[in-house]
Amino acid sequence: MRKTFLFMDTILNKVDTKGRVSLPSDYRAIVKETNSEIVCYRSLSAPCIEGCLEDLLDKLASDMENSLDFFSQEQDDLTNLIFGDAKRYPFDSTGRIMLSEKLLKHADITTSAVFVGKGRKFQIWNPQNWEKEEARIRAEVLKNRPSLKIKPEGN
Amino acid sequence: MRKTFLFMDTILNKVDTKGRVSLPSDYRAIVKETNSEIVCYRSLSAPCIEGCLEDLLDKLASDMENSLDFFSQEQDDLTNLIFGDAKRYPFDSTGRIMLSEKLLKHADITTSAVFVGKGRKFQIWNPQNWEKEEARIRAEVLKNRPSLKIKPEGN
DNA sequence: TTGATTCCCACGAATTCCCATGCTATACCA
DNA sequence: TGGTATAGCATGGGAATTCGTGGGAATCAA
Repeated sequence: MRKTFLFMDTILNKVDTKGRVSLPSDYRAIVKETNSEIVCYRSLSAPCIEGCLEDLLDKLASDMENSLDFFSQEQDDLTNLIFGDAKRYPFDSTGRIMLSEKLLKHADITTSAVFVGKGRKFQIWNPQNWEKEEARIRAEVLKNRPSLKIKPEGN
Repeated sequence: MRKTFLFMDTILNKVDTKGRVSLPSDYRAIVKETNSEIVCYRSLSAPCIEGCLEDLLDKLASDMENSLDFFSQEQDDLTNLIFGDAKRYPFDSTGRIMLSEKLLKHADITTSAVFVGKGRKFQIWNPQNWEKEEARIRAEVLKNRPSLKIKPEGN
């Protein structure tokens, strides 16, 4: 059994006429092994769909009830929006999920979609939009590179 | 379980027509003993592939998750860039990983590749490019740090 | 009934698995 | 000390499996 669960990589899949998309097999493996479910919602900051394991939202909920000022009022509002929007997306025997009209519209996705890993979360983008977004991020990060810290403590 | 591990040495291996390369056996031993997985991504600063243990990225993901900047734009960008590019590269029963087209192209690798240890991380280079890079680094180090004591314990 | 969702089967391409071979380094023996 | 046996490793190629995808049938809701 694996001990770490990370959504990674960038994967382009087709969206068929019924609105079905294959969830990348790596992602499916994570869902199975954690015995959890995929939850998706409209990203608050970008024209894309965001997804994660239900476990993560559960953790977020716990954090909120355990420390009142852990999040600012603003962040508190944001989490409310997320919970109001989120929904489970189970995949069928061939590994596909069916995205809702609302999500597809928010991300402007029609015939194909890009899954972008974010560690504990992932995003689903319209391919063209992701291309632009990636270029923007690369330029941004290269500009202020010192903020990139990967802590190299093995143990 | 070993307490410490280091990716070391410089090892030249062939890349076959399917894109497969043998992961140096020392590296494999580390993966097995840490019960982790190899993760590779395009280096942000050089034309080479960079690799590390999944544990390292997992720690990064946890740090970000627990950070007060849970919703910050910068964190968001970074996770997209790092995890969107990274991918697990498990090795088969004969010890080989299969590098993606994207990685090979970024590092300009075709028929052979050099694994260069970097401690907690390692890099994979086109042999010719690594030769130049190594020369450059040596020159740089000698120029800037004349007092550097390199202990010659080859073994 | 109509429209939508879920389930199931099918196919091609890509990936992974597995076996075989040759090489190298280490151990072993004379 | 030198030469041989042995084990581990890198590599090649073919077979088997998985994956993404299309389409049809069955099920469900209104």
